[in-house]
Amino acid sequence: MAKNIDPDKALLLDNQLCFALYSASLAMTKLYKPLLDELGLTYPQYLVMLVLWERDGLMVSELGERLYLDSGTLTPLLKRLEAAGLVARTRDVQDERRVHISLTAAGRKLKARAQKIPGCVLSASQCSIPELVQLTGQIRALRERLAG
Amino acid sequence: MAKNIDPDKALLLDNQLCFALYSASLAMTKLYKPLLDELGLTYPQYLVMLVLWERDGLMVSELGERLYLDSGTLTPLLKRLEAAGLVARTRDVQDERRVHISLTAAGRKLKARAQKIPGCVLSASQCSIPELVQLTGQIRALRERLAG
DNA sequence: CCCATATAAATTGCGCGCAATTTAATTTGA
DNA sequence: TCAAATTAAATTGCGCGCAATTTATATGGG
Repeated sequence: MAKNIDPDKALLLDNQLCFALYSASLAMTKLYKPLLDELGLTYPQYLVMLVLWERDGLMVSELGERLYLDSGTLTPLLKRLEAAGLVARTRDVQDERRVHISLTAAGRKLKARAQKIPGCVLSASQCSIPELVQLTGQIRALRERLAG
Repeated sequence: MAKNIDPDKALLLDNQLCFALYSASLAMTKLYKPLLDELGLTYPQYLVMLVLWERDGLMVSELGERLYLDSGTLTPLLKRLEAAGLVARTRDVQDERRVHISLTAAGRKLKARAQKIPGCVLSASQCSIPELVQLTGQIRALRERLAG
């Protein structure tokens, strides 16, 4: 049946996928806030740490590809992580344009304290794990279609 | 079976619902950018206009409840919309603390040019309408659980 | 009536996101 | 060989989000 968009409903706020994503993402950030305050991290800084805990020593551009962020966002953020003693920024010897981001001992150690976060978020989301996995996959697939 | 979180996988970036939401929301904003540039709106300004096109004359605090934003975000944004000639900000006569936001003629007129946006976004998302409606509902439900 | 309390919006300050530009290093090719 | 093109990161400028505070107005109890 309704293959086309009903113009009366097309601009209703609550029908917008974009607003659902936007407001859910902001709500998620607020949920993480008190948990991340304990670690001294902002939410985007936490995402950078997640990447580095998986694979250390990435270049700024590789971090950017992973997180869909550019150097304009990452450079100052990484300087703050460096100032906090969690990462080191070192120029590549072969190619001086490149900057490698590596975890300090304190940065590696922080991972242990972050382990409890997923459980807190899971319980706040009031989802079962399968629901959550399914929804995460759907949203990730949407992102790929939007970005591509 | 697996009722608990696997600690090895719990902190993997691609398993995070929060990152799926975050990156999909940013991708969505980038998708809207060229469409909104034509209207001279930023993405949050567009959300405010969506609310006002549904119901005009809301107070700043009512806009905030609808969009999950506070006066710290809305006040400067609304001043920019006022400077652009799209809304008027008028103090309530009964209660001078309150500020009502009402559309100007130009603000109302802009809605016609916004009508084509949902179709553009739909085609970029490569989703069927039922899929999109279903996903929007799921994410909205998640937001309510996270916010509550 | 007055003062304490509450409420609405505005302000301040900081950290993103991102477009656009700049700086610096490397690669390419005539 | 060396100037042009390319690449990586940094810089600049602006608009959010939001916590914390301030300003202005309204309300309620004694």
